[in-house]
Amino acid sequence: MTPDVPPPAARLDDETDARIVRAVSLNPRGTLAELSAAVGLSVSAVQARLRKLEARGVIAGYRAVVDPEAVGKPLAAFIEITPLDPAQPDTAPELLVHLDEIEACHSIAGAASYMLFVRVATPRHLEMLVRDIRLAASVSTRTTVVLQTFYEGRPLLPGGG
Amino acid sequence: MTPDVPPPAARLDDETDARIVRAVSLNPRGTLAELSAAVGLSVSAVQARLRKLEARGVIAGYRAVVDPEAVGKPLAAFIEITPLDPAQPDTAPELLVHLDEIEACHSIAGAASYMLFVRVATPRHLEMLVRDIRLAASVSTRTTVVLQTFYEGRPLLPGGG
DNA sequence: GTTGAAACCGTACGGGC
DNA sequence: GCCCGTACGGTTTCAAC
Repeated sequence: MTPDVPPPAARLDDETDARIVRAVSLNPRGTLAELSAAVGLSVSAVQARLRKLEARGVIAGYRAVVDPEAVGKPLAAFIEITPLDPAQPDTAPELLVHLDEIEACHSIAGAASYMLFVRVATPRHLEMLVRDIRLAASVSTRTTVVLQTFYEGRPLLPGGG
Repeated sequence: MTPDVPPPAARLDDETDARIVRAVSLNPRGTLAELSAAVGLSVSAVQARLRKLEARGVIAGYRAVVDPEAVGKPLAAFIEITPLDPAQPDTAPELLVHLDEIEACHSIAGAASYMLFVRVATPRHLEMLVRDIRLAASVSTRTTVVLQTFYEGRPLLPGGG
């Protein structure tokens, strides 16, 4: 089964929307009054536009950034996975979605089929997770341990390059 | 230059904090009243605890999730980078931080030194970005294009595995 | 898009355990 | 030290224009 197909082509309508997206990206907890000042519209107008941007999925949601160490998962890794039998239907993402150590799952070009990003407590837990992944999805894996994260999840600004 | 050293060892104090972190992760825009209901404490108590969690860096911040296509960057890729001269001081993360197409930068174990995750508008832009990276940091690169993203940035729940 | 009024929320402060 | 209740100012929301 394939994953949900994204909506046709949600794009920004005008420069005002772009400014709102920029401002919200840089300050997701800002008030409508701050947004209003940043884009030069009334509070109500900004609110209406923001609701439309959220409804269209341009702003897909909001997230709290939690320190991985604080929640007991200091060890991160990339795991490339390759189906053992290329003839079989490939449903790896669905087969793995229940493993909540997996933070991201992309299909990729190249030798491997998917790239996962995972977080676990210890090398021992990483070993167990890799085993679970191999068994659950009938895949081989190639794991690359993260030694240090310099930055991640930097805001995605419209127009900004 | 090395990146900022993370604070000693920010950890959760008790089960109530864990519940707050869980609730905030699942609903970052929720009100204190909702949090209060979720964890069974008064609004004031929840607010005090939340502020401490934020001050300690357990909750490092909040982010808006923006649709990459909507802001004109539908193409994502992983870029592994390796210094051309291992004898030189290695400051790649700092040399690259100004490139805002780079969403994440990790140092990794294995043949390469760093793993980047980037988003660009077109293959042409990816080519230019790779060139910029090679020139700015004196590195060789290995790029893996993302074909499809099934999920990413899933909430990091305390205790949950 | 704008204005304006009412409901709601975040915050600070006082008191009790 | 941690928690609860209350009161005030700012914010969100919605209707009318």
